Amino acid sequence: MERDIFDILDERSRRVLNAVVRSYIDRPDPVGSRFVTRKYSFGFSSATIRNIMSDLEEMGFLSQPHTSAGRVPTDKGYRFYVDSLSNEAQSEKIIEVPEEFIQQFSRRLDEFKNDISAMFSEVTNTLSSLSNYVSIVLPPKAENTTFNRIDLIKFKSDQIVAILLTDEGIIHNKVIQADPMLKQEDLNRIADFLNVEFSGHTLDEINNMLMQRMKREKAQWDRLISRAISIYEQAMTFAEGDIFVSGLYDLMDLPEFSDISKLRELSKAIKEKHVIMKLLAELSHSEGVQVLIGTENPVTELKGLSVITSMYKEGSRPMGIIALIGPTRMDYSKAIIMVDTITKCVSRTFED
Amino acid sequence: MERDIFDILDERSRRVLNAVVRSYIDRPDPVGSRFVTRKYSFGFSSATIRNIMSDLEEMGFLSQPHTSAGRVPTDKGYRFYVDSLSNEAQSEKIIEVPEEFIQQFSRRLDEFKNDISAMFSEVTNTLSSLSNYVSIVLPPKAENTTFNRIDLIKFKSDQIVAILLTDEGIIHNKVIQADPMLKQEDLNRIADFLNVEFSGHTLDEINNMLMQRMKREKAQWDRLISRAISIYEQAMTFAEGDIFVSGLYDLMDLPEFSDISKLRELSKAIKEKHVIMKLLAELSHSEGVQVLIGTENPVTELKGLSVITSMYKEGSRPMGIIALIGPTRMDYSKAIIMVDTITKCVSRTFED
DNA sequence: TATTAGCACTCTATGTTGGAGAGTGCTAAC
DNA sequence: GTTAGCACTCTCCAACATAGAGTGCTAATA
Repeated sequence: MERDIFDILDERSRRVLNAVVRSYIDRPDPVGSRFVTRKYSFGFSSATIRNIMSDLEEMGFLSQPHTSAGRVPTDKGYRFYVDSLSNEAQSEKIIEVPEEFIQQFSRRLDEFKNDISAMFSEVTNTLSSLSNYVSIVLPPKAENTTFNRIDLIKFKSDQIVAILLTDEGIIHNKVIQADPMLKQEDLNRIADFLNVEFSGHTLDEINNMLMQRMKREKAQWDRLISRAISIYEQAMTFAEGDIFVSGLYDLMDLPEFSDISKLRELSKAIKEKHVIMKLLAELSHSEGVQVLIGTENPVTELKGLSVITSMYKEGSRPMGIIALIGPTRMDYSKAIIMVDTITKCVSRTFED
Repeated sequence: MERDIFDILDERSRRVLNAVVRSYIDRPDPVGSRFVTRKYSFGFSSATIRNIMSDLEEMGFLSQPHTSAGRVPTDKGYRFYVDSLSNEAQSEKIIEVPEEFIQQFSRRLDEFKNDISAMFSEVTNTLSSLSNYVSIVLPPKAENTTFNRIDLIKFKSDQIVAILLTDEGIIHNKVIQADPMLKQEDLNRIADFLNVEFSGHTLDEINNMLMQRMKREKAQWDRLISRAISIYEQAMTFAEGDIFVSGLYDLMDLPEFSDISKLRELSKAIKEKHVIMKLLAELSHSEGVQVLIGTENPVTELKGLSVITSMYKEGSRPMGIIALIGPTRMDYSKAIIMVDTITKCVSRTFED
């Protein structure tokens, strides 16, 4: 499939296409044939370029806003550009991120090790201010984190505060209703029990295996333990974790958002967290940096935008997602590298 | 001072001024003399109204975008309108909020009693979607909340998780570094000590009085207690609480924001939380609903906007602030009542 | 056969012009 | 004190003209 595209276009067409895309990314004016010849010195006249561009349009890589305007890349055109980017990258002149930046940023993240949400805020802020696009971080899904311990504290007569610690240092707390008869000692016993049973397992395992087993065997256990199950289940129904977003306002400067309505849609989509979360989760099944361009995007609200995602991990276990959303006319080479670099820094931080 | 204004303007001028303001709030077109006579049937011809409006302009209540346009209220004009609103309110036809809404909203808030941030999100969302302006909630300042208990949990070898509960149901947690030699039992003793000493005091009192006293008397206490002080101090340095914001995007629909640059400034100001927080804190020293109109506003970023604030309380103790930010051409009567009502609902929720 | 120069054509962006309309301020009459 | 009448001002909008950029096509060229 990809090979096809590279076969259909000869060397020359490919260079012209990439030149048009690059130029358009640089400044959002339709690109004319004369401009291409002048700026990127091919050995051909504008008439020849004109023919090539006409062919590229017929093949769907470029389009004209109107007769006698220059050409603008289509989503397909951007797709070709992005694909050839990663080809180039493998072979030659990829932009290198200065090792110094990586060092410095990693050190910065280390400072936030004790406060994971502050760390994620730092990540989105950095990413959006470097790129001027919208950056999003999804924190690790609860199911992927490892149970460290739970504590139960009696709070007012009929309430319990449940505090769950994970190995990753993520703390969930929740006030739950409970039988007023339960004393702090009872709670301690319940917590001890859960800690012994669950320690070292991921929350996912706990939900799927352990809890099932315990429920089956419930009859054998005393009343306190059946309470433990109920309490744990209540404590575990936390609201879907917050997502970290930054940079929505930087988009306002881009000419494609002078309209505002796109921006509204995006902000709405972000507010409806689950839309974004689902998309990003699906996107990130595969390895490395993923790019979705314009209409490739399954979410209607984002059809006019491009999304770049990557997954950060602890060792080999996937944890969460880092994403960058911008106009289709996005500086892909820069954006991809930034997402990639930042993701690696975050992964590294989780490793030690 | 206020009396002055009411003295300067005779009954008729006041009525005309209020008519112009109301009309302009209704639709953002400069208001002409003819329009005033037709819409608000005074017993005078347009020529008379013209003279009055001319006087009002000279006095600074109205202004003309250009010769031969209608008139537009100045900030001073809005101020007069708002002041006469509250006068009216005391005497007669204030818009009543249906008791049913209050009941319903209060019940809704009760559902969130166990999750205070969810509750504040609900408040901002409701307020902004009712008003179509930006709503902001400042959560209770930490210093104003009452210590309920602290728990210290050993986590990894050199880290402690400190969990602080307040009577208001607000939970702070923080991972702090600590001497690896400290065992869980030691932590329990430290926590017990702090709980006995601090329980029932506000964090403010604790910082000011108790901690000072303890430090002075430190010599008399054993080593563990001096550790307790250090741990408590670390645990207490939490990041300034989040502020809850909603409705920035609804503003985009208003004609005065077609420009976008105002919106950018506002969003920047909100991002710089402390700017907003300081303003709101200062504003809300006094009782009831406060209104700042346009240039009355000390914060430059908000000079073109109006701010309405009110304070929610637990009994008589001030807790946090609810605010609404919109254009100077804001529907003050509606906005003031909404802020007032919602504030009362929140206060009520904290009371029981 | 591939490339290119030349040219007619198309479409946008910009500036100009000329009412129409809304509103004012002033004056003189009531 | 109030109002009718009128000249004046300013904006808004549509109609029109023009410059400029870019295209597609054709015929000449290497």
